[in-house]
Amino acid sequence: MRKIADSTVRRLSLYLRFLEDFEGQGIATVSSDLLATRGGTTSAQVRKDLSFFGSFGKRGLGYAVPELAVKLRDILGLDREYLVTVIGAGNIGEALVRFKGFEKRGFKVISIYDDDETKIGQTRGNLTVRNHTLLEQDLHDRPVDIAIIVTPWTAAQELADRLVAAGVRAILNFAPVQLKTRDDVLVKNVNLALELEALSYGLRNS
Amino acid sequence: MRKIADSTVRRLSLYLRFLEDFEGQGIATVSSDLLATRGGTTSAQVRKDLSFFGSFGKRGLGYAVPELAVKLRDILGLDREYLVTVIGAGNIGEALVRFKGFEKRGFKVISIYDDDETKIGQTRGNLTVRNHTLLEQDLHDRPVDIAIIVTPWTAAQELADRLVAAGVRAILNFAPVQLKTRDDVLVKNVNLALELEALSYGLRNS
DNA sequence: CTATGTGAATGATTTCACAGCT
DNA sequence: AGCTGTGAAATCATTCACATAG
Repeated sequence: MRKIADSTVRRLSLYLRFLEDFEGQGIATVSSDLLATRGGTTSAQVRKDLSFFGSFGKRGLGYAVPELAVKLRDILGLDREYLVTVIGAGNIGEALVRFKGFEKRGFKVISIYDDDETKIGQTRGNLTVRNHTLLEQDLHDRPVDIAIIVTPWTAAQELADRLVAAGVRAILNFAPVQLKTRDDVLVKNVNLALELEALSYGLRNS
Repeated sequence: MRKIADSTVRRLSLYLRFLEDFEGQGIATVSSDLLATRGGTTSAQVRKDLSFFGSFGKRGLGYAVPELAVKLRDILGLDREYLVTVIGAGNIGEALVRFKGFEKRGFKVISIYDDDETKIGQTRGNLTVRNHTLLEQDLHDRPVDIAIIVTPWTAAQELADRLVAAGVRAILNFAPVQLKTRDDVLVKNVNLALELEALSYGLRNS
């Protein structure tokens, strides 16, 4: 399959959100223009994004809301549940475990790990923090689809290596390091301080 | 000033991190190649990114670590402290208040608000959750530079409007809506579920 | 001989504009 | 008439490659 830009994939996720919203309101069809307005983009962009995957609309009419939603879920691989583990039981790890937004979208967090003796055994949301030494055994017994790394940056690379060795093929990395992995492993980075720094740059230069 | 791509600004933040790290290790000079390796990019990219702002290196030698760090802090506007408020005292709001990574980079979270009676008055980190009705008065008494919105999406736009009316010029938005604001207001979006969906897309198509 | 700084070339993404259905 | 689907054009970002300085 043709390589699709990350920006396109992210917009598709957004469109899906909007469609689900429209669906909830009983709206039957939408135009590319409506999706564009809602998503802060242009109708041409919406149509182009969709056109990489097929022709889902009706000329003169627009897109049937439920059908397009099904198509997008299919494209994005959201027609199944994903098991997720969180590595690191600090503030953000805890927030992610409790975060309702993941489960609502089919991402089920099933475990959380830490190496801090004082945290192991504590409760985070409805999970108990497990000793990181159990990682390999646990992943062997019950593989996960995605690991979220929320550790100090010094620990992140080693944990990534262990996760990959244990079969994990997708990592969401909150640690401020560039993880080096085999290139069949997907890594996305989230860096919260970086977002604020981008705002800081914007404030200074406006 | 020439419009700089967001991707460039974000890389500059990364380079600064690496420089601070090198500085801590007492390394005096770095090459674009070293910064590139560390940041998962190319040396040409590093040099191009820097060249938008000036010539900071010495040919044949590289960049003086502390000098370049100072330059980058200046470019990014990180030579001062920013006051930040968090709107929404749920899981993520709490994590952000407690998150050490912000303060370490000069972003000081001074307040957190919610509209939920049961949360108001509770402690989050070392802050007390305040009633959102106090927002205008508080911002008048002590303006903030950046507001972080971590509310349900249904409340986000209205709060953004109130924040902007109260003088806030930069918003980091975790709610899954496209906020509509005056165009002198900076908005960056973070959408955690979206990150996982991008991984989901990648897993399905690999 | 090493590594920067930068135009020029390439590649990627977005926007345009219009033919083609409904 | 209205709105999609899509090549072609325009814009934007990255990579190349080399003259230049230490």
